[in-house]
Amino acid sequence: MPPTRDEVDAQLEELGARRLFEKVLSATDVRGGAVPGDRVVMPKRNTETHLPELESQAGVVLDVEDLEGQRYRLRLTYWTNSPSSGRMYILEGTSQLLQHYRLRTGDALVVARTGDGGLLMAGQRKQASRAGATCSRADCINKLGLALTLL
DNA sequence: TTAGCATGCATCATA
DNA sequence: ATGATGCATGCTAAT
Repeated sequence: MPPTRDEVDAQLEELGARRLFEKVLSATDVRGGAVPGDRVVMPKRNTETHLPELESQAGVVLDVEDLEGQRYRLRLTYWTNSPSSGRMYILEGTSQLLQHYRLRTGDALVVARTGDGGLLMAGQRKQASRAGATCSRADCINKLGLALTLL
């Protein structure tokens, strides 16, 4: 079971990393093609502001580590989509990372920057939706506390 | 209406 | 046949 948001944040703080953004996984992100979850569609805004700029469609190779120090070699590229959108960003080679955290549709991929400037990515458990949310007593109290601090 | 993205799908490679 | 790759299509939320 993937770590909760709070658990991820705690780990990040321990490692001296700062959270950049996260991507909620869609069905196609998780079951891409034959290789499950090998390519993830990345949000355009966050990708362009936080990740290295892409000169060409060849993309860039990203050296990434997870919360356990495991290393992955991922490739960031883009597709040119018909007029509506200029670019659509794709992260390739993610299947191992997704499997490591047992990520399913609705869970999220967290992107962070480590203290020494490296990239860190981690899995994060799906946030319970408010409507008909069934959560444990402890979780509900926890969420209430979080909501209050956000006010 | 448009931008952004989930997903479908045509095409090419591999075996 | 099966899988990989890149583009097209259409839905939805923000403008």
